[in-house]
Amino acid sequence: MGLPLRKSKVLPPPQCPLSMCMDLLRGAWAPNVIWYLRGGARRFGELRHDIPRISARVLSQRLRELEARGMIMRRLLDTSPPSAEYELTELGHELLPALDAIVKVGTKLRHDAAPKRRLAA
Amino acid sequence: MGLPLRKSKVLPPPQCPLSMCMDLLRGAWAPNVIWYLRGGARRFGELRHDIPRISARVLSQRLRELEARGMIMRRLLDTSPPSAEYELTELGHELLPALDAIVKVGTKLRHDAAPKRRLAA
DNA sequence: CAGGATCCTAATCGATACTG
DNA sequence: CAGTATCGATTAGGATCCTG
Repeated sequence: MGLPLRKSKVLPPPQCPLSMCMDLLRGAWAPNVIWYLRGGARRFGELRHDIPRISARVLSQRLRELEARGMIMRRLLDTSPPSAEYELTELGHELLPALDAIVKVGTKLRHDAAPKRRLAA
Repeated sequence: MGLPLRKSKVLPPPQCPLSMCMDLLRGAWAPNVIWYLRGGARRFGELRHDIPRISARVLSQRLRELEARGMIMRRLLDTSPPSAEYELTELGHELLPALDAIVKVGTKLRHDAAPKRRLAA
């Protein structure tokens, strides 16, 4: 017989907001997309240029996901050839403090403790 | 010929701290592990109980990862049967503000916009 | 109780080619 | 330019069994 389980000292996040928000940031690229939209509206091709190693397919997927969840707005421009522009919604702007907090921790991480994988930016 | 690319108004996060920190929180369970360690040291079995749907294998993986990157400390207890306890390091505590910011956004998300997947808590 | 070994499924991503 | 379709590689995760 081992030790008895102690009661947790922290409450589970009600209705799982932690997971709900992490779902938004899931994947290698979603945080970068949001990061580069903080400066204002940005076209598809501009985002591809901002985030060089993202593929068109994944960028398209992330943009549609973020749009479906009300984080960004898509605007079709009446140009030739046609182009599209994406912009953070009011709700989407609320992600920025979270992103800032994450970046702030990131700057304190020791580089030698980083994983040996591709970086996402 | 379409529109010219506009210069991005935001700087890329230097040395990619955004991705470095997101790597720590990547996956469905790492944020939950950190969340439940904020109340103090916690044993392996207690964490399994805190996070009911995590498997022992994945919990073990996440704990080893977080330990390798200096976010948590592992302590072997001299009990019978032997048990192990995990605790946030000083560096690990710096993740908490980021987690709080994420949760804060999560509480504002519309539930109907959530994905149709398993929740991670 | 803690956690490694094995096997398998599902999700994510990159590359390439193609459409309106 | 702004995407979509298809394919294959990588990875996270679950289930089960097993050991100290």
